[in-house]
Amino acid sequence: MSMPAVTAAAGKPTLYRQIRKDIEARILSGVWPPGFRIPFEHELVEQYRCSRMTVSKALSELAQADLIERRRRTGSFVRRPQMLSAVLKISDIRAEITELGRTYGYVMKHSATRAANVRDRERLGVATASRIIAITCCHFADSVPFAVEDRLINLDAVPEAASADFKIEPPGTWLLAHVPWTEAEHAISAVVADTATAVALEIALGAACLVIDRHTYRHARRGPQPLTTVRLVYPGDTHKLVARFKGAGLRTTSTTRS
Amino acid sequence: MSMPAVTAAAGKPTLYRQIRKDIEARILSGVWPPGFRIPFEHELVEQYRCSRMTVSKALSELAQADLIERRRRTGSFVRRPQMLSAVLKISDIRAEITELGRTYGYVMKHSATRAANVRDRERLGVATASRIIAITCCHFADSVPFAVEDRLINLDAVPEAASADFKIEPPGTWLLAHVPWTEAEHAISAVVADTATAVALEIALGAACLVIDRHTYRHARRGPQPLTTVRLVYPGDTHKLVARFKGAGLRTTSTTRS
DNA sequence: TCGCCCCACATGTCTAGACATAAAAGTTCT
DNA sequence: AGAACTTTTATGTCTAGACATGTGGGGCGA
Repeated sequence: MSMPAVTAAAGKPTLYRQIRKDIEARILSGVWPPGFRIPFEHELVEQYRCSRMTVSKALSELAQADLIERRRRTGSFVRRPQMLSAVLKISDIRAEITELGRTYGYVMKHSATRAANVRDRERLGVATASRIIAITCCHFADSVPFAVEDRLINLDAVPEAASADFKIEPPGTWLLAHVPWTEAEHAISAVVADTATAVALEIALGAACLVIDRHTYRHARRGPQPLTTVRLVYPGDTHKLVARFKGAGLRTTSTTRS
Repeated sequence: MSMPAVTAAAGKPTLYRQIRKDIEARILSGVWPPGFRIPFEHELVEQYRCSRMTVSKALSELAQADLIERRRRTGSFVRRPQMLSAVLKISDIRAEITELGRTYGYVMKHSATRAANVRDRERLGVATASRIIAITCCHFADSVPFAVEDRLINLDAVPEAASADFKIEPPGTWLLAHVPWTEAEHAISAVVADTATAVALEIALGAACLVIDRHTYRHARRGPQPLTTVRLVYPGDTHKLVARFKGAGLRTTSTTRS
């Protein structure tokens, strides 16, 4: 299993990038441990023989990436090893499957556009939703069941969804391409397959399944507005959710694989 | 369930921050959709009556946060809605539990410092590891089993670990505080509890469990060097892995909760 | 028409200053 | 000693320039 190419601070080797890379290397190698006070700007200016703006740009980027913390009067300090902040890039399922080089299949099992009932409002986390789309569908990789999806879309927040054709295009793919979001919440859990799930995924009753519950919001004038709520159920034994990431908090690759 | 406070682009309201916030708001609200060409620097210079460096700083930060893409000669463009990039902040288990206001308990079940065998090397993903520490332990929240942990530490890469006392301090906590890492990989999956797991977690045989396999690396001269490999098994029905995050790719909060 | 070169133009990097601001350290007064 | 003020200092923001670099498009030649 090969690790991704080293892209920590890529690009044309300019001076500020060089400064940034030098400092980054010393932090990541442990030469400058957490809490270490890195050289003052004026010292780096002297060392690299450049203007203060140049070292400032390098340090600002390191601060934005949470590698260092800058404090007035006292200097810049190496932050604690990144608090294990993992980037889980969950692109939409169609992309997951096609990126694995497998053939994507999609079947919409049920779709309804209707007035929201109490249970819908509870799932979406709103008190006032009027109309919603409820969809259940199934995703396949090379004709093998990959995941079942159960989704609600809040038509008050995403009226354009009414005119989308979810018999052809998976709702996740459509939403990702058309609706910008500002905030989301994932809950990952495990369940054993009930009868319906076992049938849909073609697995044994009682087999372990991985469940992702995702709520997506757009921040509006009056607080976060729920856009969509989805539950994805994967066969837990054959599929894994894989995330590969850098400590520095930049550029990441990942997939869901079997 | 309250959403986190809005902290998208906080701080003192300076001019470049204002410019950044204005643009960010238009992107996140959908006024400027993906692919939209945002005003040229010279237009923003005119609009805000400031120097080019100031708008450049604002745009550079937006580019670093992956909200826009900048291209020479053609301008800056709004990027596709962030490809669902979720930040999963998995801090160490002790922090998870204490942040929930519960009492943390820890029991080390087994620990051995020994020469690496073939199976150890395979788990770590190295061909040459000489000595390792193998630990199995259990984490409790209010005396209820929370997770079981099975870990290998590569002493070639982390020799300091030999002098740590893992009877008192959980290895994850110790490593997080002492060892900087550059790269890691998570695999999240689901399994049904076998006998040993069921006993340790005090759950039924055949119950669903959430499994996190984590490999942590430090980038050295000759490529990524494996530091530690850990498998965490949680009761899948009562525990969820929750991640809450912003689309913009900044500041995040999250916990594992019951 | 097709290919090639050159120019215009937006961003990328960098400079040498300036003033603002927060906070630590020192100084003075009680 | 402790409170209140002043100084020092490193970072934070900003300017008005400069030259570099990559790229799209127009013009020109074959």
